[in-house]
Amino acid sequence: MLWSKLFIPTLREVPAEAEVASHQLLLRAGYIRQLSAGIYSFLFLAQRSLLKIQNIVRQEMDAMGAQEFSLPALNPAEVWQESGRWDVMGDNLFRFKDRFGRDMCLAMTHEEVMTAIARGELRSYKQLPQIWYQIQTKFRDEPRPKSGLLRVREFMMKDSYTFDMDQAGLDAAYDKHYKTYGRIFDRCGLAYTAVEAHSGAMGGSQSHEFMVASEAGEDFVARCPNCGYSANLEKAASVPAAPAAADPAGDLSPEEFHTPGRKTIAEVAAFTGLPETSQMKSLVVVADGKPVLILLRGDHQLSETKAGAIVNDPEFRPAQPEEIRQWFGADAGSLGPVGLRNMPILADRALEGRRNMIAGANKNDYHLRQVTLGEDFQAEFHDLRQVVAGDACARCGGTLAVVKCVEIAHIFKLGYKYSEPMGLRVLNADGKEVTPIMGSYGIGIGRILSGVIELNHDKDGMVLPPSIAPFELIVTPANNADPAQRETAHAIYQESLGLGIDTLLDDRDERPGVKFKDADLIGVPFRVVVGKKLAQGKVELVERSTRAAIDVASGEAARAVLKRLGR
RNA sequence: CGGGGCGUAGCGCAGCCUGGUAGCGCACCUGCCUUGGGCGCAGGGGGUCGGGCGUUCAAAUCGCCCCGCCCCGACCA
Repeated sequence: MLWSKLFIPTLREVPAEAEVASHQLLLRAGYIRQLSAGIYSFLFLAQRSLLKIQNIVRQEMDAMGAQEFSLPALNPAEVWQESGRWDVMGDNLFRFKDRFGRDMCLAMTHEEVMTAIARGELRSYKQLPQIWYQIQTKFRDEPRPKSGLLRVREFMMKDSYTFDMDQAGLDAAYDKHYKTYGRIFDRCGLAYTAVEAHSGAMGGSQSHEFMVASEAGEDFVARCPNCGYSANLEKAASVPAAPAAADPAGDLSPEEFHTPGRKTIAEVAAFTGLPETSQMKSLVVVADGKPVLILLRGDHQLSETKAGAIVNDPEFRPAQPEEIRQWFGADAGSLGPVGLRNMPILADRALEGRRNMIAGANKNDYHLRQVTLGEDFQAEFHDLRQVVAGDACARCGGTLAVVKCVEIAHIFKLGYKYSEPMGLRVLNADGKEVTPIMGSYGIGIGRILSGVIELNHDKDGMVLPPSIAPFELIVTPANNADPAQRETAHAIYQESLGLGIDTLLDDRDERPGVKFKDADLIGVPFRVVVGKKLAQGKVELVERSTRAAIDVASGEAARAVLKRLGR
């Protein structure tokens, strides 16, 4: 195509609202424009790139035997009420009424619609398994859209849904998706990590997220460079570092001591001269309206996700100061487990086997020393702490790193969460009615593009891989007013097109610097410059990623590019 | 929803404190010039100063209310 005829509104300056690299570059390179918070228009270049990503996804999904559907984004409330999500989703679901006053919503995913189709049509085990997918726009009324295309309210997503007779079938479908996703991201040139993810409060036996390391991300992943273990911090387990001081030996009894004004772990550590690891941290939370005491080692942090799962209330909250006073007879800063009768006590596993530690005395300005779990009080052990960088890997003992990531895909064993309440039943070989088991598997198409840009850019612009760049090659006559350069550039352009190379000819009447800057900005992987060396029959072939430039005979340029593309 | 910031030409910003009727750079249009990294010269077009109400002889500027956008937090199948 000819640049002079295209709408590619590149910007010299960064719009003030863009903070992360991918957002800035998508705006500057003329890929996207914002309409409203979390709502973007995809202009010509973005659309080309997104179509290429979609096609890669489509090819790989088809290759695993999945069937593409196109489903309504506009949903009646009924199906969401049947699944229970009408109430669960809260304000995240876009809701409205139609002209007859019927409740409607814009679908944020399509479990309900897919299940509604399945229950109407699937009758027999002979029809299973099924893998159905769609690549469509979904809607979520995000409380805080941000970071360009990374967190938006309207977005393109590939979602697939599997229906199987049994767990083994689901496991196979899940595994297929896991492998297919790896191929998709490899083809998109996206460096990703598959991590174990928290499967959520509502069932779901297994879940993986596909993550891309980026400072623009919102998730944290614990990763072991030694054995490859990686998990979302919400779920990650580790072996904590050993306590900084050995516990006092012996069968000692708790002993109260005065700690005037010392409330925090750090203050008590400074006061006693003993490290934070010698203390038990007491946190009071309210789950399902009832108090629970959670104990952690002094230097550890509570994982709210883990705790939410264990207390069986993901919405649990810290106790209010008045509640604490009522239950403990003391204020936060002097709380402890000894003598506590009116609530369950949960202790993190890092406290297992410890002896004679320091804890609050449940009396303001007093602590206890020589407190031993199992002797001076009883507690249930659970994994409650959040992993921190530097912890030892639970599998191999290596040192864990914590990396900020963007989630680009999520695969999920749903179980019977939708098929059961929505009444999906088929007959098995024995003629008995059974409920199929489901999985769901999403990929954020826009996040792939953003993720690739986050990972592949320099000060001049995007560095896109050929597989998803809007064009594979740009042909730039340095001086378009020079007939020889212009004609040669056209010839190379035509030849490239003939070879099946996705080519853009920059035929604009601009100075070379402008054209080079724009080409760099929009991230086209290869550039052929027709310039002064044309007098010697040479043109220049430049690779965007490395900036390596070589001279080739003008008649060889198109084929040289084809070879670089590996075709 | 809590906290903070910002809304002045397509983009980036100044002007606001101390009220007197809007300016700079880039972009855009015309002409000349130039052609290997956002070139130069000359001329020109473009603004409900986010919106409403109020104070005032006079409001981009002061006050009140509202709206929008961004950031932090909360939230996030």
